[in-house]
Amino acid sequence: MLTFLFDYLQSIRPISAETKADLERYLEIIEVPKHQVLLKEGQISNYIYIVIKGLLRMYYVKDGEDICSRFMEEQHISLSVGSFYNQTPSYEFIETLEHSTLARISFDHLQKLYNDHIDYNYIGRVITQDYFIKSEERLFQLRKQSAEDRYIYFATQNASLLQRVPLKYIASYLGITLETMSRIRNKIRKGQLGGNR
Amino acid sequence: MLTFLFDYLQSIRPISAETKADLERYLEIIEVPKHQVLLKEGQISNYIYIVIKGLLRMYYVKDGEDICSRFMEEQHISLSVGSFYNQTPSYEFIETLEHSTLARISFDHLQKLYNDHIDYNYIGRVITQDYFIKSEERLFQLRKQSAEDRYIYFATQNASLLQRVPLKYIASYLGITLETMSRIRNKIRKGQLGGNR
DNA sequence: CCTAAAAATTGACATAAATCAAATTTTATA
DNA sequence: TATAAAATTTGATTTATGTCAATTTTTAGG
Repeated sequence: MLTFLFDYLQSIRPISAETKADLERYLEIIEVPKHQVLLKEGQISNYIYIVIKGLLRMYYVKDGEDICSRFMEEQHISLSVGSFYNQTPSYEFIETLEHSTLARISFDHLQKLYNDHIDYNYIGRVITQDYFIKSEERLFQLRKQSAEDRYIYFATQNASLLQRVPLKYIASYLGITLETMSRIRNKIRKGQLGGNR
Repeated sequence: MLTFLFDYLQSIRPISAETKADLERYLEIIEVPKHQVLLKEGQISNYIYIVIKGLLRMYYVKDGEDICSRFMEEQHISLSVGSFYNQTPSYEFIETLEHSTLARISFDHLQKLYNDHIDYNYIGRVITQDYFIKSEERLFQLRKQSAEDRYIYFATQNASLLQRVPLKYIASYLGITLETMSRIRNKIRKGQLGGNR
């Protein structure tokens, strides 16, 4: 079940048997039904989740509405970055959008792993770098583009999410209203897409 | 000159004498005049810069205009994240806004440091985490807030940058036009700030 | 399959912020 | 310290997107 995970870690750097043994000991597999909240605003995030099967979304609430910050599909890692690493209250929620199978590791266990197995820091560093890169890319995508550009980019890059995720969540992820997005979709359907630029 | 840097690194985890010696060997101090470009779009970023004295900005060009992605003051680290870590062409520029004293380390040397001194990965991981957290925070700040909110937040959090950086750069950093920002500033001056929410 | 609830679309109108153009203030340097 | 260049402000107008309200379509449970 976790083969893909260990393959991925091995591809970054070979893992010693002891490190692997501890990691296996610490990883916990959980089954979570649809629409279950894994982390609430105000809580200190205690786990990193790895999506084995299913789909998660992260969001925060602003003026009574929720704004999606990210979706996590299979083989992706989910955590409220600031809350988990700094062990401070989270401003975001994590919830399942589908029935999901997840692997999780607690903050304490991960710290123990980093302290007991110094070589695991190499892997941890590279994974953190990769997610950091994604975060910067998202920052880049989100800025200075029209609602239409952002929708088209998302739709082409995330065809599967477009099917799996309710549009209202995608709209808030893109920072536009559901209505505006609906109009963009309509325009695209009619083949009038972006004849401007 | 680099005391603050080593103090910072030591505060994360004690550094062995050998690691420190190599790090010192690899770090290079450079003096760069105002308005000098350190990295151009399309180039593969080869250095991480640490600002000892001075000020840098990162930006990218969109439709002929430049959009600032970040400012780096003293004691901050600057790199084009994706380009440096993946050794791919950069979409952004880095330039000095003031005459600056910088420490830099090349990609190859940093890799060598990570490979030769496994303990340094602990420090690298924590620093990467910290910058990752900042990136996520910026993502959070940038979204779903009015131009006025974003300006006020920036102005309160970055009083010193407001003095050091031309307003046009700040406007593009905040994703608003210079004109709109000027109107916001005017409104604030007249004490009419945010009586709405 | 039927039906209620949820999701998505459509319409009319409002508004924040962009754009274009000009004027004014500040800054650098001859 | 005069003067050109750069930075900032102000004004008039346009536009993209939001808001509110209603309708249609899709989904899921009985």
